[in-house]
Amino acid sequence: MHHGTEDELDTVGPRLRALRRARGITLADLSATIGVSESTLSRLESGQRRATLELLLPLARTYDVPLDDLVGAPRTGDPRIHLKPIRRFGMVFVPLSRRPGGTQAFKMIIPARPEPLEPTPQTHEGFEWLYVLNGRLRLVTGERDLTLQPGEVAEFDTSLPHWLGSADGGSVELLILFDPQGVRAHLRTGTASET
Amino acid sequence: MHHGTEDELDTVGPRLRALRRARGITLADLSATIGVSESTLSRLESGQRRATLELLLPLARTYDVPLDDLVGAPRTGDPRIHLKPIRRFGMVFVPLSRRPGGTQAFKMIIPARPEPLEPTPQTHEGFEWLYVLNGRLRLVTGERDLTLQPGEVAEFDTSLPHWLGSADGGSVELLILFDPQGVRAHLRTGTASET
DNA sequence: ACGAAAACTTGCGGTTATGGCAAGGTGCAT
DNA sequence: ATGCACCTTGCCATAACCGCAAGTTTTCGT
Repeated sequence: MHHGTEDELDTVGPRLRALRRARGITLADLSATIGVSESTLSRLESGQRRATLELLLPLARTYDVPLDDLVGAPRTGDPRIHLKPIRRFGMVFVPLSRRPGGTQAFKMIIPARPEPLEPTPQTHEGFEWLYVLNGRLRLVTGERDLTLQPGEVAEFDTSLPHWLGSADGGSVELLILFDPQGVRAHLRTGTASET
Repeated sequence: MHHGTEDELDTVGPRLRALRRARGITLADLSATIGVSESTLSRLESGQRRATLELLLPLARTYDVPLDDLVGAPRTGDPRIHLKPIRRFGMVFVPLSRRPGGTQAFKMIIPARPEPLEPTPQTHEGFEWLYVLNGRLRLVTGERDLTLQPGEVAEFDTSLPHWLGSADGGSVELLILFDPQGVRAHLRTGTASET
Protein backbone atom coordinates (compact mmCIF):
# COMPACT_ATOMS: atom_id res chain seq x y z
CA MET A 1 0.00 0.00 0.00
CA HIS A 2 1.71 3.10 -1.25
CA HIS A 3 0.72 6.27 0.44
CA GLY A 4 1.94 9.81 0.00
CA THR A 5 4.56 9.05 2.58
CA GLU A 6 6.83 7.51 0.02
CA ASP A 7 6.68 10.44 -2.32
CA GLU A 8 7.75 12.64 0.53
CA LEU A 9 10.56 10.33 1.46
CA ASP A 10 11.84 10.39 -2.07
CA THR A 11 11.61 14.10 -2.54
CA VAL A 12 13.21 15.33 0.65
CA GLY A 13 16.67 15.07 -0.81
CA PRO A 14 16.00 16.98 -4.02
CA ARG A 15 14.06 19.48 -2.01
CA LEU A 16 16.99 20.06 0.28
CA ARG A 17 19.27 20.43 -2.66
CA ALA A 18 17.04 22.89 -4.42
CA LEU A 19 16.67 24.89 -1.28
CA ARG A 20 20.40 25.01 -0.68
CA ARG A 21 21.12 26.03 -4.23
CA ALA A 22 18.47 28.68 -4.10
CA ARG A 23 20.28 30.15 -1.14
CA GLY A 24 23.63 29.99 -2.82
CA ILE A 25 25.10 27.81 -0.13
CA THR A 26 27.75 25.21 -0.89
CA LEU A 27 28.15 21.84 0.71
CA ALA A 28 31.34 23.08 2.28
CA ASP A 29 29.45 25.98 3.85
CA LEU A 30 26.80 23.69 5.21
CA SER A 31 29.34 21.22 6.44
CA ALA A 32 31.10 23.94 8.37
CA THR A 33 27.86 25.32 9.72
CA ILE A 34 26.25 22.19 11.04
CA GLY A 35 29.28 20.02 11.53
CA VAL A 36 28.51 17.24 9.09
CA SER A 37 30.84 16.14 6.36
CA GLU A 38 30.18 17.16 2.80
CA SER A 39 29.89 13.59 1.70
CA THR A 40 27.10 12.91 4.13
CA LEU A 41 25.25 16.00 3.02
CA SER A 42 25.73 15.13 -0.59
CA ARG A 43 24.36 11.65 -0.08
CA LEU A 44 21.51 12.99 1.97
CA GLU A 45 20.50 15.30 -0.84
CA SER A 46 20.75 12.57 -3.40
CA GLY A 47 18.75 10.12 -1.40
CA GLN A 48 21.64 7.84 -0.52
CA ARG A 49 21.32 8.57 3.15
CA ARG A 50 18.39 8.43 5.44
CA ALA A 51 16.92 11.66 6.59
CA THR A 52 17.25 11.64 10.33
CA LEU A 53 16.15 14.33 12.68
CA GLU A 54 19.79 14.85 13.55
CA LEU A 55 20.34 16.03 10.03
CA LEU A 56 17.04 17.69 9.32
CA LEU A 57 16.74 19.87 12.38
CA PRO A 58 19.99 21.75 11.88
CA LEU A 59 19.07 22.16 8.23
CA ALA A 60 15.65 23.50 9.02
CA ARG A 61 17.34 25.85 11.42
CA THR A 62 19.94 26.97 8.95
CA TYR A 63 17.41 27.56 6.23
CA ASP A 64 14.94 29.00 8.69
CA VAL A 65 12.16 26.87 7.33
CA PRO A 66 9.67 24.62 9.10
CA LEU A 67 10.26 20.91 8.90
CA ASP A 68 7.09 20.32 6.99
CA ASP A 69 8.31 22.64 4.29
CA LEU A 70 11.47 20.63 3.93
CA VAL A 71 9.47 17.49 3.56
CA GLY A 72 6.77 19.09 1.51
CA ALA A 73 3.83 17.90 3.51
CA PRO A 74 0.51 19.16 2.22
CA ARG A 75 -1.13 21.65 4.51
CA THR A 76 -4.68 21.13 3.42
CA GLY A 77 -6.81 19.04 5.67
CA ASP A 78 -10.39 18.73 6.68
CA PRO A 79 -10.65 20.90 9.78
CA ARG A 80 -13.27 18.63 11.25
CA ILE A 81 -12.01 16.02 13.61
CA HIS A 82 -12.83 12.37 13.69
CA LEU A 83 -10.75 10.50 16.17
CA LYS A 84 -11.33 7.15 17.70
CA PRO A 85 -12.89 7.14 21.15
CA ILE A 86 -10.82 5.89 24.05
CA ARG A 87 -12.37 3.72 26.69
CA ARG A 88 -10.95 4.07 30.15
CA PHE A 89 -12.22 3.56 33.65
CA GLY A 90 -15.56 2.59 32.17
CA MET A 91 -15.84 5.98 30.53
CA VAL A 92 -15.50 7.09 26.97
CA PHE A 93 -13.11 9.85 25.96
CA VAL A 94 -13.45 11.28 22.51
CA PRO A 95 -10.34 13.23 21.54
CA LEU A 96 -11.40 16.61 20.22
CA SER A 97 -8.05 17.93 19.20
CA ARG A 98 -5.27 16.57 17.07
CA ARG A 99 -2.63 18.88 18.40
CA PRO A 100 -0.02 17.25 20.52
CA GLY A 101 1.46 18.98 23.50
CA GLY A 102 -0.22 21.69 25.46
CA THR A 103 -3.92 21.57 26.01
CA GLN A 104 -5.79 18.39 25.29
CA ALA A 105 -9.50 18.48 24.57
CA PHE A 106 -11.85 15.58 25.11
CA LYS A 107 -15.51 14.94 25.13
CA MET A 108 -16.08 12.68 28.08
CA ILE A 109 -19.05 10.38 28.31
CA ILE A 110 -20.00 8.87 31.62
CA PRO A 111 -22.42 5.99 30.98
CA ALA A 112 -25.62 5.52 32.92
CA ARG A 113 -25.38 3.16 35.87
CA PRO A 114 -28.02 1.38 37.88
CA GLU A 115 -26.31 2.06 41.19
CA PRO A 116 -24.10 5.05 42.01
CA LEU A 117 -20.36 4.67 41.98
CA GLU A 118 -18.05 5.16 44.92
CA PRO A 119 -15.89 8.23 44.51
CA THR A 120 -12.24 7.21 44.19
CA PRO A 121 -10.38 10.49 43.83
CA GLN A 122 -7.28 10.57 41.67
CA THR A 123 -4.31 12.84 41.59
CA HIS A 124 -2.07 13.75 38.71
CA GLU A 125 -0.11 16.70 37.45
CA GLY A 126 -2.07 19.17 35.45
CA PHE A 127 -4.99 21.46 35.18
CA GLU A 128 -8.49 20.66 34.10
CA TRP A 129 -11.29 22.71 32.71
CA LEU A 130 -14.68 21.22 32.07
CA TYR A 131 -18.03 22.13 30.63
CA VAL A 132 -21.09 20.02 31.29
CA LEU A 133 -23.00 19.34 28.10
CA ASN A 134 -25.81 17.30 29.57
CA GLY A 135 -26.63 15.12 32.53
CA ARG A 136 -25.76 15.94 36.09
CA LEU A 137 -22.10 15.75 36.97
CA ARG A 138 -20.81 14.99 40.41
CA LEU A 139 -17.46 16.63 40.97
CA VAL A 140 -15.44 15.87 44.06
CA THR A 141 -12.34 17.94 44.68
CA GLY A 142 -10.66 18.05 48.03
CA GLU A 143 -13.47 18.48 50.54
CA ARG A 144 -15.97 19.78 48.04
CA ASP A 145 -18.72 17.58 46.67
CA LEU A 146 -20.55 19.46 43.96
CA THR A 147 -23.25 18.77 41.43
CA LEU A 148 -22.87 20.53 38.12
CA GLN A 149 -25.66 21.01 35.64
CA PRO A 150 -25.51 21.42 31.89
CA GLY A 151 -23.82 24.67 30.94
CA GLU A 152 -21.82 24.90 34.11
CA VAL A 153 -18.09 25.23 34.06
CA ALA A 154 -15.36 24.26 36.46
CA GLU A 155 -11.64 24.55 36.46
CA PHE A 156 -9.23 23.14 38.99
CA ASP A 157 -5.73 21.91 39.60
CA THR A 158 -5.56 18.17 39.28
CA SER A 159 -2.67 17.82 41.66
CA LEU A 160 -5.42 17.86 44.26
CA PRO A 161 -7.46 14.66 44.57
CA HIS A 162 -10.52 14.80 42.40
CA TRP A 163 -13.19 12.57 41.00
CA LEU A 164 -15.84 12.82 38.32
CA GLY A 165 -19.00 10.81 38.04
CA SER A 166 -22.69 10.86 37.51
CA ALA A 167 -24.68 12.63 40.18
CA ASP A 168 -27.89 10.68 39.68
CA GLY A 169 -26.92 7.48 37.92
CA GLY A 170 -27.83 8.89 34.52
CA SER A 171 -25.29 9.38 31.81
CA VAL A 172 -23.30 12.59 31.67
CA GLU A 173 -21.55 14.25 28.77
CA LEU A 174 -18.97 16.93 29.24
CA LEU A 175 -16.13 18.65 27.53
CA ILE A 176 -12.77 18.37 29.20
CA LEU A 177 -9.71 20.43 28.61
CA PHE A 178 -6.62 19.07 30.16
CA ASP A 179 -3.51 21.12 30.49
CA PRO A 180 -0.54 19.03 31.62
CA GLN A 181 1.50 22.04 32.66
CA GLY A 182 -1.02 23.98 34.66
CA VAL A 183 0.03 24.61 38.20
CA ARG A 184 -2.67 26.98 39.27
CA ALA A 185 -5.20 26.18 41.93
CA HIS A 186 -8.63 27.63 41.41
CA LEU A 187 -12.09 26.34 41.66
CA ARG A 188 -14.98 28.07 40.06
CA THR A 189 -18.41 26.99 39.01
CA GLY A 190 -21.36 28.62 37.42
CA THR A 191 -19.51 30.73 34.91
CA ALA A 192 -21.87 29.88 32.11
CA SER A 193 -25.17 29.58 33.94
CA GLU A 194 -25.04 31.65 37.05
CA THR A 195 -28.54 31.84 38.41
CA MET B 1 26.89 26.42 21.17
CA HIS B 2 23.55 25.26 22.33
CA HIS B 3 20.96 25.38 19.68
CA GLY B 4 17.39 24.46 20.53
CA THR B 5 17.97 21.59 18.19
CA GLU B 6 19.33 19.37 20.90
CA ASP B 7 16.37 19.80 23.17
CA GLU B 8 14.09 18.90 20.35
CA LEU B 9 16.05 15.81 19.54
CA ASP B 10 15.75 14.68 23.10
CA THR B 11 12.08 15.37 23.42
CA VAL B 12 10.75 13.86 20.24
CA GLY B 13 10.47 10.45 21.82
CA PRO B 14 8.55 11.51 24.91
CA ARG B 15 6.41 13.67 22.71
CA LEU B 16 5.52 10.77 20.49
CA ARG B 17 4.73 8.71 23.51
CA ALA B 18 2.50 11.33 25.05
CA LEU B 19 0.68 11.81 21.80
CA ARG B 20 0.10 8.12 21.31
CA ARG B 21 -1.16 7.72 24.84
CA ALA B 22 -3.45 10.69 24.48
CA ARG B 23 -5.02 8.96 21.54
CA GLY B 24 -5.43 5.70 23.37
CA ILE B 25 -3.30 3.82 20.88
CA THR B 26 -1.08 0.95 21.91
CA LEU B 27 2.28 0.00 20.49
CA ALA B 28 0.67 -3.08 19.02
CA ASP B 29 -1.88 -0.91 17.23
CA LEU B 30 0.80 1.33 15.85
CA SER B 31 2.96 -1.57 14.88
CA ALA B 32 0.13 -3.07 12.89
CA THR B 33 -0.76 0.24 11.31
CA ILE B 34 2.61 1.37 10.08
CA GLY B 35 4.38 -1.94 9.84
CA VAL B 36 7.14 -1.39 12.34
CA SER B 37 7.80 -3.69 15.25
CA GLU B 38 6.72 -2.75 18.71
CA SER B 39 10.26 -2.87 19.96
CA THR B 40 11.39 -0.32 17.44
CA LEU B 41 8.54 1.96 18.31
CA SER B 42 9.18 1.55 21.99
CA ARG B 43 12.82 2.42 21.54
CA LEU B 44 11.97 5.33 19.31
CA GLU B 45 9.70 6.74 21.97
CA SER B 46 12.29 6.24 24.67
CA GLY B 47 15.05 7.83 22.68
CA GLN B 48 16.96 4.64 22.03
CA ARG B 49 16.43 4.87 18.32
CA ARG B 50 17.04 7.65 15.90
CA ALA B 51 14.07 9.46 14.57
CA THR B 52 14.18 8.98 10.84
CA LEU B 53 11.73 10.28 8.33
CA GLU B 54 10.81 6.70 7.57
CA LEU B 55 9.44 6.45 11.06
CA LEU B 56 8.18 9.96 11.56
CA LEU B 57 6.16 10.37 8.40
CA PRO B 58 3.90 7.39 8.95
CA LEU B 59 3.45 8.52 12.52
CA ALA B 60 2.58 12.04 11.49
CA ARG B 61 0.07 10.59 9.09
CA THR B 62 -1.38 8.20 11.61
CA TYR B 63 -1.82 10.92 14.17
CA ASP B 64 -2.87 13.39 11.51
CA VAL B 65 -0.45 15.95 12.82
CA PRO B 66 2.18 18.03 11.05
CA LEU B 67 5.79 17.03 11.49
CA ASP B 68 6.69 20.18 13.31
CA ASP B 69 4.12 19.39 15.93
CA LEU B 70 5.70 16.02 16.48
CA VAL B 71 9.07 17.59 16.98
CA GLY B 72 7.47 20.38 18.86
CA ALA B 73 9.16 23.59 19.82
CA PRO B 74 8.53 24.82 23.34
CA ARG B 75 5.16 26.43 23.66
CA THR B 76 5.50 30.09 24.31
CA GLY B 77 2.15 31.55 25.15
CA ASP B 78 1.92 35.20 26.04
CA PRO B 79 -1.00 35.56 28.40
CA ARG B 80 -3.32 38.31 27.35
CA ILE B 81 -6.73 37.98 28.87
CA HIS B 82 -9.83 40.05 28.60
CA LEU B 83 -12.10 39.15 31.40
CA LYS B 84 -14.92 41.33 30.19
CA PRO B 85 -17.35 40.01 27.59
CA ILE B 86 -16.19 40.90 24.13
CA ARG B 87 -18.40 42.14 21.34
CA ARG B 88 -17.05 41.80 17.87
CA PHE B 89 -18.68 41.59 14.49
CA GLY B 90 -22.04 41.58 16.16
CA MET B 91 -21.16 38.55 18.15
CA VAL B 92 -20.75 37.98 21.85
CA PHE B 93 -17.78 36.22 23.38
CA VAL B 94 -18.25 35.08 26.94
CA PRO B 95 -14.97 34.26 28.66
CA LEU B 96 -15.10 30.81 30.21
CA SER B 97 -11.71 30.72 31.81
CA ARG B 98 -9.78 33.25 33.81
CA ARG B 99 -6.66 31.23 33.71
CA PRO B 100 -3.68 33.01 32.25
CA GLY B 101 -1.63 31.09 29.75
CA GLY B 102 -1.92 30.15 26.16
CA THR B 103 -5.40 28.92 25.47
CA GLN B 104 -8.42 31.17 25.65
CA ALA B 105 -11.86 29.69 26.07
CA PHE B 106 -15.01 31.50 25.06
CA LYS B 107 -18.60 30.78 24.55
CA MET B 108 -19.47 32.50 21.32
CA ILE B 109 -22.98 33.55 20.51
CA ILE B 110 -23.99 34.37 16.98
CA PRO B 111 -27.35 36.14 17.09
CA ALA B 112 -30.24 35.24 14.80
CA ARG B 113 -30.55 37.37 11.70
CA PRO B 114 -33.41 37.95 9.30
CA GLU B 115 -31.20 37.95 6.22
CA PRO B 116 -28.08 35.83 5.71
CA LEU B 117 -24.68 37.41 6.14
CA GLU B 118 -22.03 37.67 3.49
CA PRO B 119 -18.94 35.64 4.38
CA THR B 120 -16.02 37.99 4.93
CA PRO B 121 -13.08 35.74 5.74
CA GLN B 122 -10.51 37.02 8.21
CA THR B 123 -6.91 36.18 8.83
CA HIS B 124 -4.97 36.48 12.04
CA GLU B 125 -2.19 34.72 13.85
CA GLY B 126 -3.23 31.76 15.87
CA PHE B 127 -5.09 28.56 16.07
CA GLU B 128 -8.74 27.96 16.70
CA TRP B 129 -10.72 25.08 18.00
CA LEU B 130 -14.47 25.10 18.16
CA TYR B 131 -17.37 23.02 19.34
CA VAL B 132 -20.89 23.71 18.20
CA LEU B 133 -23.29 23.79 21.12
CA ASN B 134 -26.46 24.50 19.19
CA GLY B 135 -27.65 26.01 15.97
CA ARG B 136 -26.09 25.37 12.62
CA LEU B 137 -22.68 26.88 12.09
CA ARG B 138 -21.34 27.85 8.72
CA LEU B 139 -17.57 27.55 8.63
CA VAL B 140 -15.61 28.86 5.69
CA THR B 141 -11.90 28.07 5.59
CA GLY B 142 -9.95 28.47 2.40
CA GLU B 143 -12.02 26.82 -0.27
CA ARG B 144 -14.16 24.84 2.10
CA ASP B 145 -17.67 25.85 2.99
CA LEU B 146 -18.98 23.58 5.69
CA THR B 147 -22.04 23.36 7.85
CA LEU B 148 -21.44 22.08 11.34
CA GLN B 149 -24.15 20.75 13.55
CA PRO B 150 -24.33 20.64 17.32
CA GLY B 151 -21.67 18.35 18.72
CA GLU B 152 -19.34 18.76 15.79
CA VAL B 153 -15.82 19.96 16.25
CA ALA B 154 -13.31 21.77 14.09
CA GLU B 155 -9.84 23.13 14.49
CA PHE B 156 -7.80 25.15 12.07
CA ASP B 157 -4.95 27.53 11.66
CA THR B 158 -6.34 31.02 11.59
CA SER B 159 -3.52 32.38 9.49
CA LEU B 160 -5.63 31.03 6.64
CA PRO B 161 -8.70 33.08 5.78
CA HIS B 162 -11.73 31.88 7.66
CA TRP B 163 -15.19 32.96 8.56
CA LEU B 164 -17.85 31.87 11.02
CA GLY B 165 -21.54 32.54 10.81
CA SER B 166 -24.98 31.13 11.01
CA ALA B 167 -25.85 28.58 8.35
CA ASP B 168 -29.57 29.19 8.38
CA GLY B 169 -30.07 32.60 9.88
CA GLY B 170 -30.81 31.17 13.31
CA SER B 171 -28.63 31.87 16.27
CA VAL B 172 -25.64 29.69 16.93
CA GLU B 173 -23.82 29.02 20.13
CA LEU B 174 -20.40 27.51 20.20
CA LEU B 175 -17.36 27.09 22.34
CA ILE B 176 -14.19 28.57 20.98
CA LEU B 177 -10.67 27.93 22.03
CA PHE B 178 -8.16 30.33 20.72
CA ASP B 179 -4.51 29.47 20.84
CA PRO B 180 -1.95 32.22 20.18
CA GLN B 181 0.54 29.55 19.24
CA GLY B 182 3.86 31.13 19.92
CA VAL B 183 2.80 34.55 18.82
CA ARG B 184 1.33 37.05 21.19
CA ALA B 185 -2.40 37.04 21.51
CA HIS B 186 -4.07 39.16 18.93
CA LEU B 187 -7.25 39.87 20.65
CA ARG B 188 -8.59 43.37 20.65
CA THR B 189 -11.87 44.80 21.72
CA GLY B 190 -13.56 47.54 19.82
CA THR B 191 -11.77 46.82 16.59
CA ALA B 192 -15.04 45.90 14.98
CA SER B 193 -14.56 48.23 12.08
CA GLU B 194 -15.31 46.82 8.67
CA THR B 195 -17.88 44.27 7.62
C1' DA C 1 -6.18 -5.71 47.46
C1' DC C 2 -5.41 -9.34 44.08
C1' DG C 3 -4.45 -11.65 40.00
C1' DA C 4 -4.66 -12.12 35.17
C1' DA C 5 -4.28 -9.82 30.95
C1' DA C 6 -2.59 -6.10 28.37
C1' DA C 7 1.08 -3.10 27.52
C1' DC C 8 5.56 -2.22 27.33
C1' DT C 9 10.75 -3.09 27.65
C1' DT C 10 15.02 -5.29 26.63
C1' DG C 11 18.85 -8.89 25.56
C1' DC C 12 20.29 -10.92 21.54
C1' DG C 13 22.56 -11.24 17.07
C1' DG C 14 22.72 -11.34 12.08
C1' DT C 15 22.30 -7.69 8.96
C1' DT C 16 22.53 -3.17 7.18
C1' DA C 17 23.53 1.74 7.42
C1' DT C 18 26.72 5.33 8.70
C1' DG C 19 29.93 8.87 7.64
C1' DG C 20 34.77 10.81 7.48
C1' DC C 21 38.62 10.57 4.44
C1' DA C 22 40.66 11.07 0.30
C1' DA C 23 40.66 10.16 -4.47
C1' DG C 24 38.08 10.96 -8.47
C1' DG C 25 34.62 13.37 -11.47
C1' DT C 26 32.27 17.67 -13.44
C1' DG C 27 31.76 21.99 -15.21
C1' DC C 28 32.73 26.70 -15.82
C1' DA C 29 35.48 30.73 -16.59
C1' DT C 30 39.50 32.13 -18.43
C1' DA D 1 43.00 23.52 -22.55
C1' DT D 2 43.85 24.34 -17.66
C1' DG D 3 42.88 25.65 -13.02
C1' DC D 4 39.68 26.03 -9.53
C1' DA D 5 35.57 25.39 -6.99
C1' DC D 6 32.17 22.21 -6.32
C1' DC D 7 30.41 17.93 -5.86
C1' DT D 8 30.46 12.64 -5.88
C1' DT D 9 31.89 8.10 -4.57
C1' DG D 10 34.86 3.78 -3.08
C1' DC D 11 36.43 2.32 1.04
C1' DC D 12 35.54 0.06 5.55
C1' DA D 13 35.81 0.16 10.63
C1' DT D 14 32.30 1.31 13.54
C1' DA D 15 27.76 1.99 14.99
C1' DA D 16 22.94 1.56 14.36
C1' DC D 17 19.10 -1.24 13.06
C1' DC D 18 15.27 -4.09 14.05
C1' DG D 19 12.49 -8.30 14.56
C1' DC D 20 11.99 -12.04 17.74
C1' DA D 21 10.92 -13.76 21.98
C1' DA D 22 11.42 -13.61 26.80
C1' DG D 23 11.00 -10.69 30.73
C1' DT D 24 8.93 -6.77 33.38
C1' DT D 25 5.62 -3.35 34.52
C1' DT D 26 1.09 -1.38 34.40
C1' DT D 27 -3.77 -1.61 34.11
C1' DC D 28 -8.26 -2.73 35.50
C1' DG D 29 -12.10 -5.64 36.67
C1' DT D 30 -13.39 -8.26 40.42
